[in-house]
Amino acid sequence: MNDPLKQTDRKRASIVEAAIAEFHARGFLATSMDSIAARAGVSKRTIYNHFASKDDLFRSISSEACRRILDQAVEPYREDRPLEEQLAKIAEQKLDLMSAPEFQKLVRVTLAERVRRPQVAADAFAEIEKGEYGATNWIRAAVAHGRLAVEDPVRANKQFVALLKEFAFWPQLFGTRPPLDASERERVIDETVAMFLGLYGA
Amino acid sequence: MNDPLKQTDRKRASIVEAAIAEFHARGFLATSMDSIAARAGVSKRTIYNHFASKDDLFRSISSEACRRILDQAVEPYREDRPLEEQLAKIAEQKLDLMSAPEFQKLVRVTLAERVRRPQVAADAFAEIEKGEYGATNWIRAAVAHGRLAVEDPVRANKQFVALLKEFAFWPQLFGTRPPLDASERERVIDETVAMFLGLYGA
DNA sequence: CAGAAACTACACCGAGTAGTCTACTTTTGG
DNA sequence: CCAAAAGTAGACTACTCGGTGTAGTTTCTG
Repeated sequence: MNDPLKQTDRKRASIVEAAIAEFHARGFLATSMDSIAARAGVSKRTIYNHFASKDDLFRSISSEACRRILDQAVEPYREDRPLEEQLAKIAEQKLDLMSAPEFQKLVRVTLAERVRRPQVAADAFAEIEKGEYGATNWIRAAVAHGRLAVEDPVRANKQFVALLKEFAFWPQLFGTRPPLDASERERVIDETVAMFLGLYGA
Repeated sequence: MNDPLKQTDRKRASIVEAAIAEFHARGFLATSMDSIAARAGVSKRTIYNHFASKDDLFRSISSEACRRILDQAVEPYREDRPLEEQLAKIAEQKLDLMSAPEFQKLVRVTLAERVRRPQVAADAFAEIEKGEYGATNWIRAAVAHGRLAVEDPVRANKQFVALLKEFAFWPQLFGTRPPLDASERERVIDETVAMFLGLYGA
């Protein structure tokens, strides 16, 4: 009627949404198609009209959620700005992504499956990693500009991210710890930037 | 007969071993008690003579495997040795633990379950973390001795470990990447120590 | 408004599984 | 050596779940 979307699309969207929620709450195996159908307010048969199988549904939501999240643009290198400031900005962006509930949900779901069946969630995971290590180009530019002494930019980027993840990602992902508050966040950023420049700063 | 262990103990041990292998290969839910029994060369009924339920079995092997692994002694601080040398030694010990197949197996198993039922694997995971961050005392001693400037030893220890894990733990755990070879290992250790001392060295 | 396309409820199938029971055999230890 | 303790095979129950088939209803579209 006055809906912008047809019923089919609405149904499909609600299936996807329900599936994400259920997979996240219970894991892939423990989630039944019936429960997804119930949560989506949809007949089980309708799910099978949209997706060939439970596996197909899982793969679809994995890559869909990935695409939805990893649109994060990478900050370009600027010659006229101090490194500290630019690195802090990059760290903030990465922290934002890491602590986004949607991102955490996605990682949890795919990670759990990855342990059990490495190849199924592999595609989605590759996308996640790509987004995570996207600041290599910034490092390369800073090296070219003579302000950083980095032999292996990919490695350096990993080190940078590792220092952030240890405090803002893994504990929240596997534990019950809450996301960082503002002061902790600032401290993590400062120390990470300091450590990074301590080793690589020109 | 000439066996040092009674049959009961041998059976129990083979059940535990089989359960670890099966849980690791397939995950908790996908593993059937029948398959554990088959792998252990034991009747299913015998499993239920030793363990009350599948959950009970899982909890038992989790904490048992934890105990078996986390006997790693922490290197004590030595006033007469350079920090680089001592930190490198600590890093090596941590890398040894991280890349031990038994340790990886344990983490995989508990991690996968953790997503589904946070409280069940929580105990085991807490033990793992305790072992991971055991070098805080070394840092405190070095600070007391005036050779490090660290405000928060726990935090510093986490940073140190994070730099190791990013290369020697997470990739192997979730990906298909092989353990570090000797030269990569050395490089990771050197850079980690350098970064650490770059920020905290007196 | 009419036919096509999508959705629905619901019964159903087959496969798999946790856990129990039983009648029997093996191991253990005094 | 012999009873008690432990282990065994495998049938069995009760249940869950992925996926299909159907007959009828709703929604879209020309």
